[in-house]
Amino acid sequence: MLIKRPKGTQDIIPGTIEKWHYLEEQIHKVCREYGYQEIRTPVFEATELFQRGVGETTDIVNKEMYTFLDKGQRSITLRPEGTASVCRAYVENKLYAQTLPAKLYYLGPMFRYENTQAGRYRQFHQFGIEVLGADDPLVDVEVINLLWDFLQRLGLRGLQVHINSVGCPQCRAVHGEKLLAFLMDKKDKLCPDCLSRLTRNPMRILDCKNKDCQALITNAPTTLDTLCPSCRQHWEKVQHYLKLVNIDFMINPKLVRGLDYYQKTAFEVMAEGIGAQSAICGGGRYDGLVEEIGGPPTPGIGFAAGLERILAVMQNQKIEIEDRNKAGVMVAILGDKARQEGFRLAGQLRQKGIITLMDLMGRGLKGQLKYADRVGARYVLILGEEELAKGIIIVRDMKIGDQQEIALANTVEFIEKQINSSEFEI
RNA sequence: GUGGAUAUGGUGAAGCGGUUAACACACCGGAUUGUGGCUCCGGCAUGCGUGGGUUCAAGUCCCACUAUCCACCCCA
Repeated sequence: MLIKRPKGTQDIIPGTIEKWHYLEEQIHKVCREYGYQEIRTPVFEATELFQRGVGETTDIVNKEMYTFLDKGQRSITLRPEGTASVCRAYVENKLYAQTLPAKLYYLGPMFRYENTQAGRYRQFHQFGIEVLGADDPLVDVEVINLLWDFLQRLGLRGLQVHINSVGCPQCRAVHGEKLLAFLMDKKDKLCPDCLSRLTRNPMRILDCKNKDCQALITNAPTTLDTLCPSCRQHWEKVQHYLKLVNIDFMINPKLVRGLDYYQKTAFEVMAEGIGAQSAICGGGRYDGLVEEIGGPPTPGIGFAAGLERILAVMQNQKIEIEDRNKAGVMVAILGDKARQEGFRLAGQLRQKGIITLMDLMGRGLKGQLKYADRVGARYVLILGEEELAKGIIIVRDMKIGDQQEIALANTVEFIEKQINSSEFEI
């Protein structure tokens, strides 16, 4: 094989695509029920959008973006996440002038230039929702509730919701100072990454995975310790509402998400058994983002869920989905006249919404039956010169292994009745 | 960017220096002429990721490269 797909990309082929279709259906369904509307934005944007929207200090912007110059020398970036684009579209289309809040969801591929591993790809898919224009803690919980509901409907078990509040810029500044003071005499023991975080984004030292740093910060002040009265009240209410809707959550003061735009509520959903990358969804509140990219001051909150990771959990937990693509009917034909009549018949059956296949390989009857068996067709209609001459057709039930002759003219009606009868099971 | 493991047909894999590269599954064909799933029979890699090297002899040893998988950082 000469040409292979680029590193970190995936071909989704028959056998797997059914799972994607199923996931996508569930997404559309749950979003509709919660009153969210789909938004589709370009898969590439001006690089500046992500630099400003995601944040210059983030790994995404620093090392993971697929950026290139187009023929007009514009710097273009394949979107690494969805929130910045949705906010841009919200501003550009003046959705703030319509009924608020804007409750939006999206679904599609994202791109990050990273080394691959289990659950990490260069092109991956996210489903996400965003609520723009509402700052009530109830909104935070509606968002988490939708997410949780969705995951429960899929039948996923053993998931954990981690939640934290990182405060607003004001209380975060206070936290930064306290953290700095706390680390004053420990500076030289921090890892190089954390040393640079110290000045750029000290909060992120809290979730450094380096063991030495972990030890240093065990008793460090967390953002929860320094919440201002307003943020504290918001945080208390979020917890209250979460309990109200019976969502078990775990407060994780070290949960400090990588994207610069998060404020107040931050959360993640973790799963086991899918490798080191165990976060299947992440989200939070980003009240300053819309303003940052040139819109009116607008509170916002949302999450993004990784579809590959959710599928990995489903596979790990052996959650099967029904295959609805099995053929109902396979038309087996012998001879050219039968071929023509069978082709016509297949067309009629398809018009009735019955999945109908027919031989396209010039196989003999035996081969056609074998094919019907392979593709899981329930009925085979056998039509040859003899049947044609008598004006009949043989209906073979592949599951029972039985067959009968019926009048050719009644075929569609007969099959329709069979398939709609309560006994019919693929 | 860094580290580890692995690279043999459509798939899973044996082979670990010496004649024709096991085996299983899948696939294709056949077992009386128009009937599937079971069974039986037959077919299916001049080739062992790529390029060098060592050797009388290499899938088998050495080197480089590439790819894949996993892991670190971080995240979906």
